[in-house]
Amino acid sequence: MNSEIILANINQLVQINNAEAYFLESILISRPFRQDELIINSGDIARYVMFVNAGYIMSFYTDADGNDHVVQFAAQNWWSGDLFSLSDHPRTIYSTKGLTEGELLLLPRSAQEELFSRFPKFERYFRISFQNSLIRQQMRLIEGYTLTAEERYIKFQEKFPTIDRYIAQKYIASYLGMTPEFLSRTRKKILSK
Amino acid sequence: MNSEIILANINQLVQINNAEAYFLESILISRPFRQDELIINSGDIARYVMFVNAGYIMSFYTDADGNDHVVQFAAQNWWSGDLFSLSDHPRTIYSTKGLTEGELLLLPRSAQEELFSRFPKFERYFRISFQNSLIRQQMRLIEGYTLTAEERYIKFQEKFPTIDRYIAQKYIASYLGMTPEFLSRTRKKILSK
DNA sequence: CGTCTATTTGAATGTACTCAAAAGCGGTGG
DNA sequence: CCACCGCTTTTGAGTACATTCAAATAGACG
Repeated sequence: MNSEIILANINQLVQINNAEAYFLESILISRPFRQDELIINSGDIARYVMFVNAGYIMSFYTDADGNDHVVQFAAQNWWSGDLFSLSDHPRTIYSTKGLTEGELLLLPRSAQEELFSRFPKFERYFRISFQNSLIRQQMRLIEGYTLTAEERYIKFQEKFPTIDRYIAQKYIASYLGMTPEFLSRTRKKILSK
Repeated sequence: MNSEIILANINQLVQINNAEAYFLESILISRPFRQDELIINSGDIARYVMFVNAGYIMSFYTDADGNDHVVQFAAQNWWSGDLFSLSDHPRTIYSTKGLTEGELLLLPRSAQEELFSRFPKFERYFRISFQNSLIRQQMRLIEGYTLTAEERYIKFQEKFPTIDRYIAQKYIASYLGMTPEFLSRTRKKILSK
């Protein structure tokens, strides 16, 4: 398995030695995926946290009215996975879909306990990771309340300048909390400037 | 110092022994606050993470146009504090204000490192705490995009049924991402049902 | 009682949504 | 190779949700 990317990612936050790297590699599972493949379906038992080793994926959830809401896009070098189900609830509320072909590295929930207790450094790594995610999430929340749809789209473009090659516009609209029709109009308006 | 509440809170996620409890107590600082007191001003150096031992506080940030946005209300038994400044940035972007009189327990940033390395159990505690916060934050994000202002206010009331005794309506409006005028109309509409 | 701020009410406006229809686009099969 | 299908995107018209600005009312505090 090619674990260069994930090891480099971890090493940015904590320094891990060979024994630690080796143990991590021993519990990771490679999971290739194809474009448009439904990798995880909501209601599945959440057995893994996922690291994107190559390609693009997205997570979304389906509300009571049957509408999908995109929660996250994840590119190479990102973690994904339903934290909700990883704490109390055994089943995911989110689905995960491949946007391109690519590869996930799966960290089994069943091995997490041993990983953390044998090597507390990984616990630290995830503590810092969650902390960083929380910061980003908090910013996104404020932006969602504060900015107009147009401003949110412009920010999105700055953050993910190339991702729209892989993603249908309606998913971007969903991620940004607006209708596809309105995103279409918004794009037209921006282009005409 | 009365550290019953914080110890009980921690014990819900990890089992700590006397030595661990004792060390934690030795680094916590009591910080009473009064109603309307500005406890932390944005731009201050973020030296502490705060635990609410009694009373209510709120965190807010002031945008480029000078408008305040309420980010969080915290009641007894909640953590607060600017995570952003606790990672890379030394200065807070949020301000914190007392909504009632009360007491904070401050965990100094300078002691965090020692706490975590001597007792990894606390690192675990914060890992799980951040994870849980992230879940809640993610839900709030989706709700912010999906629900109408009226629905958000109803959810807020269910979640904090008594808090409006302590908080000016304009702060609730800010937290929920709407204008005070519109919240006023919304409340009237709900009452007339 | 007067002052200061928060809340309410009113009217006009803007932002974003809904529903419906047309246009575009990629794939499949004849 | 082209015609058709299914799906996404665009365009249009009408509507609803929420904001802005302004003024009136209510409440808290000295």
